[in-house]
Amino acid sequence: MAERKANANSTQVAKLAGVSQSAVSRAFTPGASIAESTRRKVLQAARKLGYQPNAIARSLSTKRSKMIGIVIANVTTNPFYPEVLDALSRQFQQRGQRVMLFVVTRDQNLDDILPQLLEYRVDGILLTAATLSSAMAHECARLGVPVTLFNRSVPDAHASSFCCDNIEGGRMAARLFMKSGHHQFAFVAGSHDTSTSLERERGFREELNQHGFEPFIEMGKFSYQGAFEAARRLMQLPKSPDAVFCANDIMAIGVLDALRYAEQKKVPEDVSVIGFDDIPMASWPSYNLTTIRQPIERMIDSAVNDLLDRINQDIMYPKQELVPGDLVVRSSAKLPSGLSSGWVISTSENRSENRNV
Amino acid sequence: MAERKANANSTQVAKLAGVSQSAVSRAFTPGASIAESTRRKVLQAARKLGYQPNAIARSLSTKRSKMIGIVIANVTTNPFYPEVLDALSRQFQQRGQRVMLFVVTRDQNLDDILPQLLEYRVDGILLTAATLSSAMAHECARLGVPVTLFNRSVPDAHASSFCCDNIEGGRMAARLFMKSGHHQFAFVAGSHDTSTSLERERGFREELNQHGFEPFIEMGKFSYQGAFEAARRLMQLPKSPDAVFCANDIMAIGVLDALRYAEQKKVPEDVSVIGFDDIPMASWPSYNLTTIRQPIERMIDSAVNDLLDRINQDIMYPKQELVPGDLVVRSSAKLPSGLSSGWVISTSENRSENRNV
DNA sequence: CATAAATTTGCATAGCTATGCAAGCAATCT
DNA sequence: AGATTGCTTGCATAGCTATGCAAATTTATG
Repeated sequence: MAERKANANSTQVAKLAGVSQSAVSRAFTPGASIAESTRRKVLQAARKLGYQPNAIARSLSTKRSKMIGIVIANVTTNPFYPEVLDALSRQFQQRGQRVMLFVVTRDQNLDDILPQLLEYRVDGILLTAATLSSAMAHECARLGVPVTLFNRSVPDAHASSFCCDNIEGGRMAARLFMKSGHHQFAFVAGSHDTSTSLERERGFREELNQHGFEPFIEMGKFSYQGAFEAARRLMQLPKSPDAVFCANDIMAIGVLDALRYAEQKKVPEDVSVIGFDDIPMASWPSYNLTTIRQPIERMIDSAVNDLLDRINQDIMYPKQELVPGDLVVRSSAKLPSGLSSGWVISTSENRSENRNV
Repeated sequence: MAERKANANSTQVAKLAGVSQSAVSRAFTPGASIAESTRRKVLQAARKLGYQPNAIARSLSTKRSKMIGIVIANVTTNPFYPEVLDALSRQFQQRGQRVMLFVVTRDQNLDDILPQLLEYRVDGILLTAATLSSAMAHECARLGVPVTLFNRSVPDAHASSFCCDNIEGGRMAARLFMKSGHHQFAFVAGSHDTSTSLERERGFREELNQHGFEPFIEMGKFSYQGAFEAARRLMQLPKSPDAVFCANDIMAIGVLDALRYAEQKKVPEDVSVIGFDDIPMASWPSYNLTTIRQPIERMIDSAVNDLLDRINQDIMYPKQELVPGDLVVRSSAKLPSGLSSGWVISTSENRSENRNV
């Protein structure tokens, strides 16, 4: 094994190429003022020495690290988040930013890890499935580091946030259930302190209330297992529900499995189930889950754009954006007459289309 | 919104605390030579100014970035990898390393992104579900940046690698099938150029061959959908298999669903299925997948230890480690007499135990 | 108390790149 | 030719922390 050999630096390259160190720097800076002929000389010398610009030194000098801090949770319990991480990371990558990643657990205090991001002078911070203390939001604002929340809504206005319209999503689920003649409703919640779960519940409940219904609520802990058990409890009720809306898909799938394998119920004949997210599993033949799709690509585009814009504009107010979700009609919920499986009902542009889902 | 305010630096803190800049540096360096009284003065001044050491400058000075580059693929298609990423990131975090993440696609050329990691002078590189060109391995070796592969075996010896014993895993599956009286075997492969799939196939096939059997092979493309279709093709065969081993769990689940929902087969009465990995879904009540468990925590411990050791030792030969997997017996495969569901059969320490799986 | 030993402190510099500025140069125009 | 303009280039320095070394201070020892 070759012993550690110090990396070449720009001065050594400069010497070999017979130019100044500045020239080397410029040769590697797109758009810098340098003659094509010198650039070639430099690149050739660089290749000979195996030189690669030192991004650490560059960051120190430019005061831009070209790194985005991403904080993410639930990456093993909800397939939605690997999707998000994949898309985010790809987007940032493509736009010339590196990603510094922190995977946190539910109980972990974000206030301990944000300082680590700030130490590394990340250009911006993107939080998903995690929320921010107001003290830390102020700290970031003070340092001019923009923060964007993804899939969490935020009380104060120090950070941008990009969310699906959870309330309207809950309403859509309620409307579909009611149109197809259900009478006993239930909501399987994720947790009591997460905006996604609370808002979806609120929309669902409000729409039902307007028609004189009140849903049962059970806690599914945002997990397959938790929802599985919640479904069993629901089925013990004297008037057990025939329509169950779940705060996300992974719980809807837990509910489906419980209904089929532990409760001998037919879906959707005996019970209808609707989820939220539209994760890949939702379209698996064994689930065919009717769900509210979060337009993940569009949401991520917006979030990434916002963050990068705020990084470059130096000053720009944070933005709160609510992206409408689409009702994806598959076969885990009974259909009202006139609707068939395979439809995507989009509130946003007010059109329906029969896509292959 | 407060306008961007330059961060305080150690010199400003020093001035306020009435000490030298060195003292400030030492106050933030564990184990440095500094009197407790001065440290307190410094910390107090630092707090007043909102000072936080600049990790970028520190990296430049110490030539250690305290960052590990992680490259990962398949994060959305195989739940195994979010598990891996979660565990890796948690481990590094806990041991004081930050993670710079790159999510790559199957077709993406790793040689384009490794230079980005090297630019940032990461202390080490961990690749999972991705492999390394020999040129790049040399480049990393030349620069003294240790590389560890996770779940990929490697031809040349410039990088460490940590893998489950795929060949023995394949053999275990074959033995279980044969013991419980199956006669027609099939293997659902992941891809033709991935060591995991090839080795699992090889072990499976070799063990069968020793007893005069030869498996059918179908391609499942490492995805649920691909395996779903592969299962349908298998069932078209004149002598359709009664025992299907899949290169990973997500494909085994695709096969299960195809058998149940598209082919009206009973599992395990008509067909037995074994997977590989033991992802969380494998223990869901609707699958109850018999599978070869990769001892993910232990493998990751080893990989992380190896990488950090090589970072600190300055010189140390890369290591190739093969970790034995455990056969987790659930109910997707017929049981030989004397074995009941819920057993974990471990080749490693040669014992079996009835854990709750 | 004097001396040796140990601890603490500050100085000066290394680590590497980017960039404002002034000087050098070539090309263009009158 | 002389003047004007626009490119290129190198110089010098900023950006921030860590650390070897020598000096200064404190503590321990006889």
